[in-house]
Amino acid sequence: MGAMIDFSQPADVVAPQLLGAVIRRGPVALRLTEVEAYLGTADPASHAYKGPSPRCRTMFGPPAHLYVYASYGIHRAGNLVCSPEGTAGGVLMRAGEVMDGVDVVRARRGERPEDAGLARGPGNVGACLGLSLEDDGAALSLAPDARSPEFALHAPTHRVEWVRGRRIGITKNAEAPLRFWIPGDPTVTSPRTRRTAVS
DNA sequence: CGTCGGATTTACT
DNA sequence: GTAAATCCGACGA
Repeated sequence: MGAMIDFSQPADVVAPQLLGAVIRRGPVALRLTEVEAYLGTADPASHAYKGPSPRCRTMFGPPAHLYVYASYGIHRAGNLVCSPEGTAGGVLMRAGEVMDGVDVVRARRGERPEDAGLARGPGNVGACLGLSLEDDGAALSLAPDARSPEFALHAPTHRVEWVRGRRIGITKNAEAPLRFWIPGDPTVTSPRTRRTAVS
């Protein structure tokens, strides 16, 4: 077991520590390979930039909880809330490797994508975990021995190499290097996949 | 109220 | 390369 992650720290401090961590919901376990930090009221790209609202209020709540939002009417993306209660912050789960529950994931995602693509992209991560808006505000259990918690997070057991760069899919404050990922990991959003859409 | 845009994904031309 | 899918909250009237 790695050291417990302190979610009361700012999102950009927590984010790299989440790489290699495993989030589990029921039968599905995802090893996080790509995340993005959103810095609350200090970050124009954050939903919390303009202060608390019905949508983003969870990010102002206690850390180590789940902030789920609806994207483009179709997708449900999940953040891990950071910073002390009263201060907003969150880490968006952008990609992961399915470690367990592939059968359940396949049932949710279909047969189309190859294994590496099952949890590539925030919407797909949400689909793998079966996220819904009902899960917004759910607590994240950091204790490995807790009895069947809804959501559990296991810190990485080894040190994980990571890099950082620009976030994806935003226009405001896009230059900030707040995207973190494990270089070379096949589950991470490929620059090639993105490059076509950019130009 | 009504309108608008998005921390996206996928499939088709 | 472009478009469709499709919903919820933010925001202005």
